[in-house]
Order: sequence, then C-alpha cells, then structure tokens
Amino acid sequence: MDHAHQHEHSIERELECVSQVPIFQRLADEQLISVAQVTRPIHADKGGTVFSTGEVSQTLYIVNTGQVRLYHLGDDGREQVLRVLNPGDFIGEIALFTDEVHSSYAEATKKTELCTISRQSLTKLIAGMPELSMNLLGALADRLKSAERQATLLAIPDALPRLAGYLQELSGHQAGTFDLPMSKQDLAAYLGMTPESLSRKFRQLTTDGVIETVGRRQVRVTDADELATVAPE
Amino acid sequence: MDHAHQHEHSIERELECVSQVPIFQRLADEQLISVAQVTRPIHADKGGTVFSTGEVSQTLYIVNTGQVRLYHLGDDGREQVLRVLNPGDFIGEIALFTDEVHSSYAEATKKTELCTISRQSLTKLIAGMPELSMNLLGALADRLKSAERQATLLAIPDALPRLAGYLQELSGHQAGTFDLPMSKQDLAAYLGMTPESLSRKFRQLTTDGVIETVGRRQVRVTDADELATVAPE
DNA sequence: CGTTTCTTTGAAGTCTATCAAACTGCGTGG
DNA sequence: CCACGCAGTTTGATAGACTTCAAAGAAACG
Repeated sequence: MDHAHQHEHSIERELECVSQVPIFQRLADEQLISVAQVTRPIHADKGGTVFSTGEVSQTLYIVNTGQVRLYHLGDDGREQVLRVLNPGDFIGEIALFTDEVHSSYAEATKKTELCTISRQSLTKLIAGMPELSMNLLGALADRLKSAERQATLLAIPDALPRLAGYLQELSGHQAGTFDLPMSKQDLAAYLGMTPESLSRKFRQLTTDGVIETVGRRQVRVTDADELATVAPE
Repeated sequence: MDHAHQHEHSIERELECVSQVPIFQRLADEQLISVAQVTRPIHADKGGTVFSTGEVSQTLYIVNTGQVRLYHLGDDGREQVLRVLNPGDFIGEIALFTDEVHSSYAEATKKTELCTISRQSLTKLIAGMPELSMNLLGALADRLKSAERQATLLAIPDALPRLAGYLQELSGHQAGTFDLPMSKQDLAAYLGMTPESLSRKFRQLTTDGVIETVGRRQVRVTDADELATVAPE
C-alpha cells in the first residue's frame, strides 16, 4: 500500500470531520490542518460502544455524523440517559484536565463517525490558538447552561410542569413541530419519571389542546401560551 | 486625595482578590498584575443583592470572601437554590460569550467580597495567556461535572437515595463530619423535595445509624458503606 | 409479513406533598 | 450574659400523585 497516499487520505477524512465541528469554526485553514493532523477518526455501527464505564480516558470525542447516547446504568438495571450527542457535540472534556474515569456508557444509536483528539495534542493546540480556547470555553458554557437548566427542571416535584418546561425549551418557546431527540422511554428517564407517567402527561397535554403528537418522535406545540402557563416560571 | 496612592491601594486590593482565586493560580506575578489591573472589586453585605433576574451582564463575578447564594424564584414564590458560591467560585461565565440575561438572583448570605472582570478585558487576557484559558476550561469542566451529577441525582424518583447520593458526595465517600453548604430548606429545594420530606429522610438515615446530625448545619457520616448502599450506583 | 421493541392503558399500592402546629437553635436586644 | 423572639426545623395526619405491576396495542425492523 502507498504510504503517502494513505496519509493523504487520512488527512482528508480528518479535515472533513474537523471542519464540520463548531468548536473548530472560525479557524484559519492552516490552523484547521494543524488540528486535523492530531485527529484520529473513529467509527461505530448502530448499537456499537464508543466507551464504557470504568475506562480511563485522556481523549476528547467529537461526533461528526450519526448520534451517540450517553447513559448511566443504575443498580436496578434501569438506564438513565444523561445526554444525546448529535453532530458537532463532544464529550470527554473533563479528560483534558484530569484522568477521567468514565462514569457512563456511550453507545451509537446509528452509524456514527467521530473524531478523537488526545489530551496532549489538544493542550498544545490551545497554547497556540486563542480562538480555539474561546470556542471551547463557549461550548462548555453552553453545556453548563443546559445542564443547569436540566437540574432546575428536575427539581420540580410535579411531572407535568417538568415535561412542559422541557417541551417549551425544545420548541424554542413558540408554536411549531419538532422532533424529540430520543425515544420516549429514554426521555422518561432523562426527566426523572417512568415511561408510564410520561405517556400519561403527554396524553394530558394533548387532551388539553396544548400539543399534538405526530408520530412516535414528533411533537407539535399548538398553544405556546398555554404551555408557558403549565411550565415553571 | 492622593491619586497615585489611591491607585496603589486599589491594585493591592485587587491583587489580593486575584491571587486567591483558583482560576488565576499558576500565573506569573506579572501576569497576575495584568489581571488585577482589569479587576474591579465589589462588596456586598449580608442579605445584599449582587445581581437580579433580568439584568443584562457582560461581567464575570468571582467570590473572594464570604458566600453568595444563587436562586430562582418560582411563580408560587418558592425559592429554588441553584448553587452556593464559596470563595474561589465564580459566576457569569456565560456572559463571556453572549449577552447573558441573568435568570437568577444572587444574594450574599454574609459579608462578601467579589472581584469582577468585564468580558472585553477577560477576552484580551485569554488571548495572551494560554494558562489562564486552561484554568478557565478546567473550572468550567468541574462545574459541568457537578451540574451533571446533580441532574443525575435529581432524576432519581425516590427521595432517600437522592439525599444519600448528595451526602455521599459532600462527605467525599468516607466517614467524617462536614457542614452543609446551605440551610435545610434550601437544600430541600435543591434536591427537589419539600423541607418536611427532607427532615424525614434525615431522621430515617439517623435512625438507621448511617449519619448523625450535629447542630443545625453539621452532619457526621458514621457508616459510609451503608450510605453507599442507599445511594444510587 | 412476522417478530421485536416501544408505547399506551388499567388497577392497586406506596411515597411524597400538603396543611397545621409544636418545637428548637440562633441571633438579637436588653 | 441571659432572656426573648423569630426563622428554621420537626412532627403528625390526610389527600393526592406517582410508581409499580400486568397486559394490550402500535410502530419499526429484518
């Protein structure tokens, strides 16, 4: 096999990955190449494992295409979904600063392409690219914001406003149709309730004329004002 | 008034603040001075407001001494505590990237000193100090971790393991005495339950010989193993 | 087109919230 | 320094909400 050609091909693929990811946006072409050079692509088929609990990692994973589901496994075997990673999302940022022992499983829900960057490489990159660190800081701040929002939602004892608040956020506070980012049973775990309760709350909102469920994963908000009334704050 | 002296004094005070804050650790002295020069100290008495909901901010607040309580106000008037800031903690990092509209209140629980830095100043500092951006990234990653941990806890339907998980984390997974970072009624809101439920769960853990409550704000873990059994995972 | 997984529905039991009131630790003022 | 007063905490009883268990129905997959 032609080694040079192999190398070329590799860089191409990595550039494609790197260039599509938000945290590498607004970088000059030559900077993008620097990033691509330390990037290693990973592939996972549907149902495939990206990493498991207990693994020690010094790697940042960035989803290029596909989708990755992050979840905990409780002692009772129930899966608690932490987050769903879509293209552009990343995980492993803690590995940049400490030897992270993953406390969750990462599983591809469909054919998925990821880029990985080692801690060492990324540290070097940051030292020479202030824009990159600003991008990373911005992405982390966004995630922090949504994690705190989720915590605020989950602190609400009643299930209905908890769901309403979640839907309100997903819908962008206005009427319209959108897709749920995960299955309803995963969503139930995410919102801290059982699938049965979630189903009943969906029904209640539908009966009250606030929303309509279009298929299995689509929701249409028909009365955004009423949704805001049910939702907290 | 002697202007030069005034300036000197000002820098001294700011240096003291800056030098005690983790995110500015490991910086060279001259870098610390650069930071101090763009820092503006703020004081708040007990019960004083640092900022309120709806305020637009481009400022990073860092707690130097004292304590700040961050909370939402629900429509029913109930306060939902988001976080308690102790010396070294900071808030407003989202303001670094977007015009943050504060969605919470920040109130000093005691005499408190803070340092503030504007977005513009901090952006400039980051550009010239890779170490600073690494520190900031590390601090954000830590906060993200704890926010996700809180979300995981809150997703548990049963109150007892929710409290147990919280205590376990506070105690550092080992027996010993420690202080609660907030009042029990605030803690109840933080953990998504009523003060009455919290009190009953505390009693249950005490009766079971897992913990002892020492005063109003101290807890002693006597049986860390048993606590781990009650806590999730 | 069958099979599997996800979702919905129903009934019963448990847990938590709610309401009301007593208690206690803590700060304050005398 | 001690007594007082208030907010925070605890306790009890009840009602309501959610979970649990069981099973049927619907959608996605090969």
